[in-house]
Amino acid sequence: MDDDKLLAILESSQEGEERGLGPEERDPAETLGRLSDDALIEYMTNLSQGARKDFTREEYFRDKEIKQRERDEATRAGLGRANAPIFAGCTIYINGYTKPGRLQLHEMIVSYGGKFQHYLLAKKKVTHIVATNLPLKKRLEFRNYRVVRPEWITESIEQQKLLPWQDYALSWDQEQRSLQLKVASAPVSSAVDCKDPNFLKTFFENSRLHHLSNWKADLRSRFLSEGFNKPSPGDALSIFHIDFDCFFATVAALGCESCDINRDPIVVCHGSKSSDIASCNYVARKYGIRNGMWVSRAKSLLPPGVELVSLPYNFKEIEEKSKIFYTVLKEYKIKFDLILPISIDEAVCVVIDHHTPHPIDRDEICRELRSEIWKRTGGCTVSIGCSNTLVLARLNLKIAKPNGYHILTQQQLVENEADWHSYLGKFQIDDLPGIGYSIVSKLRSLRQHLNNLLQLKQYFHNSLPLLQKCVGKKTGSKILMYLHGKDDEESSRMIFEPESFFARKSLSIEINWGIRFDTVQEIDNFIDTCADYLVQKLQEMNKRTSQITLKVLRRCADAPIEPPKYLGCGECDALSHNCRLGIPTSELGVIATELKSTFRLLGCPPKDLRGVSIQFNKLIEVSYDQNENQQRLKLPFQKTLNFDVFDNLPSDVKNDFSKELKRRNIVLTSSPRPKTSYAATYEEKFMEELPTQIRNEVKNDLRINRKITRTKLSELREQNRKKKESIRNVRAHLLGHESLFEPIKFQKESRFKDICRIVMEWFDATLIEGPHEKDLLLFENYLDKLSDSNRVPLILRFSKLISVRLNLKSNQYGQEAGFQEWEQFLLKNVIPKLNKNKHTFQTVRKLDIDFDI
DNA sequence: ATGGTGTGGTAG
DNA sequence: ATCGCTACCACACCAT
Repeated sequence: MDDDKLLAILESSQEGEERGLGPEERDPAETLGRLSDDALIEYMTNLSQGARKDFTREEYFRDKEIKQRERDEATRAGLGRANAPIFAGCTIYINGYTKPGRLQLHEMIVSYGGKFQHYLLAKKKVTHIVATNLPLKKRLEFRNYRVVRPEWITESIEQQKLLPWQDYALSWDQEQRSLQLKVASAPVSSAVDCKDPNFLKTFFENSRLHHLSNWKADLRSRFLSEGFNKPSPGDALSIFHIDFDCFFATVAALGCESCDINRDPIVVCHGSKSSDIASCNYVARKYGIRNGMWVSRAKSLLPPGVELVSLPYNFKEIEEKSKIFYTVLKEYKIKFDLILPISIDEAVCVVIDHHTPHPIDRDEICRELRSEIWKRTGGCTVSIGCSNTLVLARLNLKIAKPNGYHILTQQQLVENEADWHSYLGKFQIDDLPGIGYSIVSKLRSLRQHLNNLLQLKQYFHNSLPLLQKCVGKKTGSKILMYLHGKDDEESSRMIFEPESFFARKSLSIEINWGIRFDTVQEIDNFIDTCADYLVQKLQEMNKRTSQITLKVLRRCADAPIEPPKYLGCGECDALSHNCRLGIPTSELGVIATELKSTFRLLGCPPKDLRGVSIQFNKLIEVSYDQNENQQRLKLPFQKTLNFDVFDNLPSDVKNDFSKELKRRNIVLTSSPRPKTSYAATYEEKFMEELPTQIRNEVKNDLRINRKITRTKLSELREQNRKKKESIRNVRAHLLGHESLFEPIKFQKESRFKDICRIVMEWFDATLIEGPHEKDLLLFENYLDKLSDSNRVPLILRFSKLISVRLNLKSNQYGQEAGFQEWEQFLLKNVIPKLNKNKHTFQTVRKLDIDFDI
């Protein structure tokens, strides 16, 4: 079949289906009305140009696909955040006649967060195919896909969650069906493939550590939203540290009729070999099994004849039990002044002693709480450590475990030195909160046989400096405080300043399992997914971030490609890089773009990537005021506008803007500007034209350069040149001949670095006379090629190079015709190209009307 | 001194 | 098979 025929068939089949739909779906005005401004303009441009004959079939479809995606984005944006992203991560193709029809399904998919594929061009991307019946040929063609009935879409929406597609698998005769299931299950079972769009979701659903962190964050934010009595330093306190005994294991055992938690060694884990043990009961601990140990190791510790009982996680039930736990604490007859959430299964409750005639009975509290929780949770035991300081409550908890309680106050212990010593003798050094293997090994390096707290105390006597030299300033003084049963400043904060202690200061995710990529593009996709996840959370919290960090784990040079742990990260180097955004944002486009370019900066070969972590560091609350401010650029000189900017507007919109300026009382400054204020005005004008996310980078460059012009010019300029040279070398490495892109040439050069050099030389040579028109055309042509092949970041590099260069020369050449020509070229010809690709630079749209400086 | 960056440690 | 997260602090080092 030739291309034209195929086209004709596809077009007519689509029309045929549209004809079957309600009249409102066919109304062209209706369609136009739903478009964003940009989509509309593109649409019209398309119309006026007509179908270009020289397009290949692929280009034609890809073009259509991209335009449709834009419209989908616009549709979704128009809906606001009303719908749950049920189909997030799904790319869905609809085959043939369906009911409801293609357009309705399309809208459903898009408005509930899915992607819609119009043509089966990029087959790999499609996650599901919707169809009601398939001809034999198609069945064969789709046999490796998840083919579902349209009800999968409609019923998923009804129930507001993604239903398992298997329940809606398109059934044909039994034989075919079993074949289909067999083959189709292959790509599906590989949900544990980081290239699968659902990888993140599946991973998180099954990750105990993810749940632990998430639960903790939820509990903390709930704590802050509820009331509490804050004690003052000096108040007499009763602190109860309450903790479930091997929580996961207990919950799992309760759901397993055939096993006995007091008889069998029970562990909770996923697998049978290199799987981590999340929790083990006390029978298992008797054999030396510990939390975090691998199952294979645990098995090897058991004597012959004793079988390890591996139980699966039951996250749902764990949440339920925890809910009961916190409810019991909240409803207890003696109202706690503070119920501080430590984790899903652990809380610190505080009673402020008000010297009332009836002092509280700590024993009674412990007994009652333990029995109440045991009853209400259907058989979970908690242990309680009680004291008047946090550290002693924790140490007492350690004594109390399992299934008991222990009460002992600092006063009781300090009175008798011998008691205190025997108490300390019970504990290992890492029983102290905040002391782990690393600090223990530091302490050991000073004295080989340092085992328990008593030895620790005796070894260091009162020698704070020695301790501090060994483990650090703060840690040293902390340990010494603990050895006297006192809390250090940091842990006290939890009690005395709970609102700041529990407030969230950052937001992050990290995935260090299952990461195996081949290409940067795959990693880009993954970063997009991660960024999307984080941004969603950020927006739910009504916050913005102004600083983000990307951390990657990279396989150590000598580490094996596949580590002992299945899909584990193995031995890795951690690399991290943070970048400031200048303006706090919660926009996915800005953040994802920044992250992707940061990844390139870290220079990790795609195949060696073993872990990804993204952090939002500086969080600010979105208030109404800030909301207003974010739309504008905060500059000291407001309310004036350079005449040239206005003058360069298309004539037909000048009138509208003129009215708007008058209404807003913005004055046009005369042109040309006085030389002294030139640089500042130039910056202002330039900044105003930039996409939000690169403003700050440029601002930074400008700041650096302003400093240069102020101080010893030649010397610093030389330094700057060297710095830039090295940066350019890095970029050449990333973007040059080793680039994953096909080379695009300019002046016979394809290495980005070389092209930059040529452009810079050309720039310098034409600052006075101005560049030749033909040269500019050639250069623009090159930029267009970059733009067409989705290499917008390279254009960004050029804009920055030119803008930095312009600013550097502004004092000396600011009034020259060449300088001004370059300036115009940058503003009118280069920067607009940055705006062309709306997928990478989603924020640009706003800027087009961001006139209110 | 102060402040920022990248790295490392700890907990649950 | 297997689901090695994530918030936060402390520190070393650097520039200013």
